[in-house]
Amino acid sequence: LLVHRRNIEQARKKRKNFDKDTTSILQAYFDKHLDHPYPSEEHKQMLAQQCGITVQQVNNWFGNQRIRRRKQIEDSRLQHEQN
Amino acid sequence: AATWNHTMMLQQHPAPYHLGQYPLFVDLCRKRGRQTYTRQQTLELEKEFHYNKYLTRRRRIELNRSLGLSERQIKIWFQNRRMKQKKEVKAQELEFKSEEA
DNA sequence: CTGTGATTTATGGCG
DNA sequence: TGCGCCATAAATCAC
Repeated sequence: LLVHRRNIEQARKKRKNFDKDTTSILQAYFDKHLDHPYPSEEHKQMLAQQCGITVQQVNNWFGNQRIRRRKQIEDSRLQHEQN
Repeated sequence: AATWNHTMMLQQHPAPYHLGQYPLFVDLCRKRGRQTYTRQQTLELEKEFHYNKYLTRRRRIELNRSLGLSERQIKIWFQNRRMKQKKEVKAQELEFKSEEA
């Protein structure tokens, strides 16, 4: 797509997964706040600094994580379903 | 205490709604799908955005007729596009900061 | 292929 | 009274 061309031409960076430490920090925060995994702006900045990533990347990670965990729970629930 | 996932399962509502409590069962419609726009549609919208970042009602109607998108979709596209531009600017600023090293 | 970080459509609240 | 901003959802992209 167009987006791709743009990325290749402008950024030239491959998409990389976060390292283990970064993921650990983010997951620890997420699990600690399972009741409400929506970090405040201050906490987002703190996490970004700790992880060595941008605030936008923190946003992406939490957004993906919320949806994907939710799906995980739904799926495991559907598997358990018997009528 | 209801966990986030319990809340999700029971109320279908994870609630980004800052400011306290969210009503039950509000978010059921958030199961919506998402249309992916064609290359041509995106191209035209992008072209129009380059011309001006904000739409007049007249322009919106014209785009509505030329692309097969509703006025609402076009309005939302421009809102999202402005947000995207804002993010890009922010990212550029961060790059300048890291150049000081 | 799957997994995962990023991007694209779409909502609702609030100013 | 509607419009834009904003955070976010959910789907989709792309490596």
